[in-house]
Amino acid sequence: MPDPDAPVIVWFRRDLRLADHPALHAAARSGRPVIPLYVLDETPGVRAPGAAARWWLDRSLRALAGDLQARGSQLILSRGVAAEIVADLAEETGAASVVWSRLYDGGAIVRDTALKAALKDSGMEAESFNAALLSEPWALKTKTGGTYKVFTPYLKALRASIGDMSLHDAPKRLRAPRSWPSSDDLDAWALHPRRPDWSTGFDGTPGEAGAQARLHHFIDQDLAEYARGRDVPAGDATSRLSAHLHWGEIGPRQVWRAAEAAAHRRPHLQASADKYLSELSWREFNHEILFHHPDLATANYKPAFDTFPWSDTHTALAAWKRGRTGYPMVDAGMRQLWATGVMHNRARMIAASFLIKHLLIDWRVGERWFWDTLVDADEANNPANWQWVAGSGADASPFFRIFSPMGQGERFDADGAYVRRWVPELAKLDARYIHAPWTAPDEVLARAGVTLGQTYPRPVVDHDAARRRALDAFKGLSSPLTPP
DNA sequence: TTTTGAGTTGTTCGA
DNA sequence: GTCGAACAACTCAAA
Repeated sequence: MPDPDAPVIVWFRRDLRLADHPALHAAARSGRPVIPLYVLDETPGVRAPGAAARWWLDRSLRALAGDLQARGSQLILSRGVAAEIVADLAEETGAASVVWSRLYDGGAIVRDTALKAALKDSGMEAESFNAALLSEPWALKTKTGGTYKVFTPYLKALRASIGDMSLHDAPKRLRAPRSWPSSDDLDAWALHPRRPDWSTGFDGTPGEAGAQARLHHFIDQDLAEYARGRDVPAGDATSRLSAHLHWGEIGPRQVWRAAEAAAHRRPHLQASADKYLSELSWREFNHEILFHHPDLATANYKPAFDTFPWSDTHTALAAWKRGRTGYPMVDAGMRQLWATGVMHNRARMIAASFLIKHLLIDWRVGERWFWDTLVDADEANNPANWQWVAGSGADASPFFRIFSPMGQGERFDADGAYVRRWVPELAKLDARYIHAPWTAPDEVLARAGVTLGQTYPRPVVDHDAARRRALDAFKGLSSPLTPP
């Protein structure tokens, strides 16, 4: 007879919430004691979060621990090779089953598949659930049975697949086990930076409550202007839900439902809501791509790019990382990233395009920098978006699309507010010159207190020359149909 | 099977 | 100042 008091372990990973959490719901409904577990995983082959992401994780875990405590439960923390820790804890507590929410990066899939088999071998139940996606990455197929490689038809299929959106509420109370297993002290993990603490300018409110608040603020305040406002880095009418979604503090089904409901209540929001849901669907598309290409972060999706002659100019790379390229839009974005752990989407495209096309530096170098510095760095979105900019990705930007930092600045930061905020040494410069300070007359620069090459760098590369160089380099790529 | 139309986010040049 | 074409050629999805 199975022991009705044998607990269920809910292994939390990137699903740090209580509502719309099918695994937790199933555990609570079983009537068994529930042991919530988080493992700081050290499994080889599983990509560890970067420094900025660890800052977010620290706070999110504190929030989750508090939310669990309010339900009579306790978050158990452990560090090491996850499969060993989970299996050991299951044995120690006499658990009847282990449940979790599925992840879709290659390392996690290998780890979880092996663990599930091992648990079942030792007579336990193990079940995984979908909490992270609207649609499983294997679910949508083209009419000929293939996986989607172009976004627009993918979106069409995704929208057609969306049916019932009823979601589980957070459990009100979780049954505690007779005794709690021991837990690490979160402080001892030192996820929060010290000496120096570079996180003082970070914002965002990690945790489920913060995610809900952000969603409702976005729907109420910014959705109406989303279609236009999302492209203006200084105004920022974006949802800013990316980190919450990455850590699973909110699920895409909750977001989808809220946007649809808002458009239903106020029909004039429909166009903006559709635009937003299409952006949310890129997250789904990127996960589909990652699932079918586990090496997305290290290998060109389009192999034709394998022969691209990347440059390895360290000084230019250092200038890019530090926001000292001499191109104000690029520098503003990179400094916002460094200071806050976030970069506006428009600035990400400009900065990424600059690294790849102006400096001809391998997109993987940029991907790794973003991985370490973004609080929302995601196994699917980060490499997929870098490959999209590079032109090596799925449904990617064509190679001749080379962002002009000046043109983008004039279009999306006309008054220079974004540059003034993040590149304060240019704050007093007339808007006419703020995106190209080297074109300003000497007396204008002097009046603004700018000395090029001293207070603010001269451009690390000439835009026109870099553009021509990039077009030439891309032209040299062998066509996939050309015999070697 | 073959064909057809389409494909997130741009820039520059020349009429 | 505005506007269309060129920037290249390919792959994908569906008919």
